[in-house]
Amino acid sequence: MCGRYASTRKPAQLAREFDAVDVTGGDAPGPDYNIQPTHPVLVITGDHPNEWNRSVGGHRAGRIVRVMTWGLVPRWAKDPAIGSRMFAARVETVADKPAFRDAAAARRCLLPADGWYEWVRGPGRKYPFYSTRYDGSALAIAGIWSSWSDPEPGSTRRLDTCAVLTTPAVGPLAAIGERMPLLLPPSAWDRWLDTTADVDTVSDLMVPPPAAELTAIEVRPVSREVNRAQHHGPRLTRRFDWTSVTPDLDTSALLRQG
DNA sequence: CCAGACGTTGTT
DNA sequence: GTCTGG
DNA sequence: CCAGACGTTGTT
DNA sequence: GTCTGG
Repeated sequence: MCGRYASTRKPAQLAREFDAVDVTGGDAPGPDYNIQPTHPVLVITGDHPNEWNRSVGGHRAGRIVRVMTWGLVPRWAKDPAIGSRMFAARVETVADKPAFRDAAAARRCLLPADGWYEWVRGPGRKYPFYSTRYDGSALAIAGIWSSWSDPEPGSTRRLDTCAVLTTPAVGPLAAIGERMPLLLPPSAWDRWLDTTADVDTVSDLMVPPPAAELTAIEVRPVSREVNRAQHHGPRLTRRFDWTSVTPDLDTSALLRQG
């Protein structure tokens, strides 16, 4: 599904592309071609009234660029470590799951991405693919978020966390797996981020997109270098010929029948 | 009632 | 906090 | 998502 | 095999 992705745009650039106000205050993660759960990520949210004061000095901001930790920690969690396995939520169930329900109803967001990785099980090992737009423009992955406060007496620790949404794979993504991240076109962003409205108002967005929307996406094999968390460079996204290191691998056999 | 989980993917 | 399982 | 650990007592 | 850490 979507447990690793690339996001290389700086907050100022995201502010332009997403028509948002940057409130990261120099505290943003840098470009990263290998973002993993539990790491800081740049996120776009709407400007829910309850957030005005904290975000932008009491003024309405439209959309906001902010930093969160990937891996949703529900408000009620005693230990934020639970977030490490709450990094993805299914569109089919997100509105009902105790861990995600509140966030789906009231705190939706977008995770800007250059592309994302999927692994396909091959003979003996798994092989990664990278999916990105041919034209290089940013993807917007639908997400949900939570604001956690440490319940320990005396603690003032706060943590903003998020999770991506997944949907059944469509188009070229169906060739490499069952799931893919829920990608939203710019025309859907306002409605998705308007969390003054009920989750029912976006149920039409929480479905597999028309395959026609996926024609802009290229899916390409990449090196297994991405497996290692400490690798972060642009070469991770470069097309890679596995037969150069695994001569007997039948690449086409990894892919499903259309 | 209390205790314990709260999630996904993919594989068997 | 809320649901599920025992 | 993958990689890497997977344990305790007791001493510094 | 399964959990934790990144």
